[in-house]
Parts: sequence; structure tokens; C-alpha cells
Amino acid sequence: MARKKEFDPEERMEKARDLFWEKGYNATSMEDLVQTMGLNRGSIYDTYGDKHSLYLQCLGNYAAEKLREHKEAALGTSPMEKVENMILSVVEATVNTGKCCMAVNSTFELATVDQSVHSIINNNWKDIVNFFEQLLTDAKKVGEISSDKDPRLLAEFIAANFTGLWQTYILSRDKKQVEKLAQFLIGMIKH
Amino acid sequence: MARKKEFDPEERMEKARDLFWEKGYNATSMEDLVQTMGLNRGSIYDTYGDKHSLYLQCLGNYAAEKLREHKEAALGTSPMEKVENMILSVVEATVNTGKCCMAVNSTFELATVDQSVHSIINNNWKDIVNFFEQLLTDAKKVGEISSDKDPRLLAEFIAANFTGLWQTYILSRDKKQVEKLAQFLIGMIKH
DNA sequence: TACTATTTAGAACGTTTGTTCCAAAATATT
DNA sequence: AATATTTTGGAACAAACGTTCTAAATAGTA
Repeated sequence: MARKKEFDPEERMEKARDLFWEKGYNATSMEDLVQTMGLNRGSIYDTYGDKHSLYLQCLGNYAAEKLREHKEAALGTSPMEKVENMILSVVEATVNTGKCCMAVNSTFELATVDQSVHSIINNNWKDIVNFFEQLLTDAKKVGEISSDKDPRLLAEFIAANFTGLWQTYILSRDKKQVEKLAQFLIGMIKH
Repeated sequence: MARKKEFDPEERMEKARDLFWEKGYNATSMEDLVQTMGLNRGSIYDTYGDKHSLYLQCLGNYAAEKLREHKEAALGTSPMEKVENMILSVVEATVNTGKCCMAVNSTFELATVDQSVHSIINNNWKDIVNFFEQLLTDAKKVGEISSDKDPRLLAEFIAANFTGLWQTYILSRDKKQVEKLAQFLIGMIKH
């Protein structure tokens, strides 16, 4: 009947996502997006809706991918080994790409004033904490952590520490420094 | 010879600071500032320079005040008691005002792309970590923490955890939750 | 009281913002 | 090959942006 889209909507959204990730929401203009996505203004509005709607889709896409990456990083023969590898994987990704977590950036730029953003990030956060909790419950069962530990609290503590690691990396830009802090965290949760 | 300023520049800057603190840099317009500061555009430009310059002054003001507050909160008969009170004071201020740290907001919105902002925040961060390090060194001397602990690393760990606490508060908006995490942190650094 | 330096209020500036619209180009189906 | 439907590029829009400017008001000095 008619023409088909000449671009892959998912692929172009990821270009937008990377730009939002780098510059933040408010500092990214529609003109920036047109240039970076390589799409016409009309095509963007037609495919994704307005700027805010596009941002929410980018953030949702990021959150889903991040959760997947966390789970993929959970390698190891024991639960605690999995937890440890997840932490090391976050540090590695951060220093390799030089970028922090888009959801955390978004938390501090928008989550206090934008309910939709808050909801996406909060759900993603809960998913990650839940995953940690599961692993730590397993770790408790097999005796890798002592029986007086609360897996839920420990999970929340680890997740909160990710944000601390990112903040530290932004300020220090020092790979060794962040790795040292991560190792310290790992030591703390083990004992 | 001529008229004197009819307003207190410091006092009006604090109004601007609170607005930037609440909305972030990019989401705050010059019109917003005119309304909130109760000053004419010309007076703002004449007194503080342009928007970016005003922001830097607000951030510097915030950082100085925050450091002072941290030191004021360091009450107690022993070094570790002081550390503990500093942590509790941050939590209390957060849940009471409902606001997080302006410097941390700024870290994630601007520090990666704005060198001046980065510099102000980084120096403030170092000041705070140095203060913690001093207290923890004292704590080590009097045997409040074990001799195998590294005061510098522990200080960085505590400071990083503040950011985690703020992130947690933004997402959960749950006073109890943040207090629980803070108590957990205190327990961790004691043992 | 007259003078003068400065502040004041707000109009006005040229950009940039996010968004909409339209004519031309394009392609899967008939 | 003709048709129908959708995309495309870019012009056009009003509103908001950060900034500058001007004229009137003001108050300390002479």
C-alpha cells in the first residue's frame, strides 16, 4: 500500500537515549535530537511523540537494558560470587565507558518534579534490589553470609552504594579510586 | 554621591540558591529568578553577572554553608560519636526539609560538562572527606575503630554513602527507610 | 537646593526553544 | 504502469529564552 519506515525506530531511539544520557533532559534540544538521530523533526514526532514522551521511552529502554546487564553479570558458582561480580561489572562498565547510570542522573535532575520519570526509575530500582535480595537470601542459606544479616537491607545498601560509586567517579575520574571503594564495599558486605 | 543598594545581595542570592537547589540549573529560567529574588533583571546582571555566574556563586555559598553545618553537627565526647552524629544530622536535614544535597544534584546535572561546577563541588567534597578522615584518624588512635582500618578509605566510603542515602530518599520518600540505611551504615563502619 | 552617580523598572533585543504544517518524494499493492 | 498511502525534508510558528538597553526615580554630596 504505502512506504515503509526507512529507519529502525529502536535503533534511532538508542541514539536519542545516548544523547539524553550524556547531556541530560533539559540540556538536550530538539535540534540536537534531529542531528543525532539523523531523522526529520516530523518523523520524530510521528514515531515517538513529543520530547518528553521520547525521553520516557529512552529511559524505559535504558532501565530494561540495565536490568538485563545486571543479571548477565551475575556469574559465579556461589550466590556471593554472583553479587561480587555484579558490583565489579558496574565499576568496569563505568570506567570503560566514562558514563554513569542514566537512571541516577535522571533521579537527581528530574525524579523530584516528574512523576513519570520517578515511576520508571523507582520500578527499575526495585527490580535491581529484588534481584540482589534473592541472591543474598541464597547466600544466607548456604552460609556465605551470617544468619543475623537482613538480605533486604543488605540489598538496598549495595544498590545505594552504586550511586555513591558513580558520584565518586564523576568527581575523581579515577579508576583506581572507584575500584578501591568497590573492593571495600565487597569486603564490608562479606563480614 | 549616589544611591545605595536597596537590597542585601547575600540574602537575595540565597533565594536564588534555593530555587536552583529545587529546580536545577537548566530548568530555572531568568524570569523565575526575577520573580523569586524580587529583583529587576538589570539589578541581577549588575550585581551577580549572568545566569551561569550567579549559579556558581549560589553553589559556592551552598558548599561553604554545608561544610559549616557538617562541622557543627560533629558533636560528641568521642571521635566516633561525632562521625555518627554527622551521619544522623544529614539524614535528619534531608527528611525534615525534603531536599537533597544541592551539590549532589549539581554533580549529576552539570559536573560532567561544566568544569567550574566540577571544581566547586570537588573541592567541597574533598573538604568533607578530609574532615571525616581527621575524625577517623582520631578514632583509630583512641581505639574506637580497629588498627587495620584505613581512615582515608573509610572517610571516602561514608561520603559516598551520603549520595546513596539521598538517592534512596528521592525514590522511596520514606523517612524510616533512610534512617534504617543510615543505622546500617553506622553499624558497618563501627565493626 | 542643585547636582550627580547609581539603582530601578520594564521595554526591547535577537536566539533558541518545542511543535506543527505542507508540498514533494517514495514504494507496496493493484 | 497507475494508484494510494505514508514518509520525508524543511519552512513556519508562537512562545520562552538569556541578555541588553533606556529612561525615570532615588539619595548622598556640595
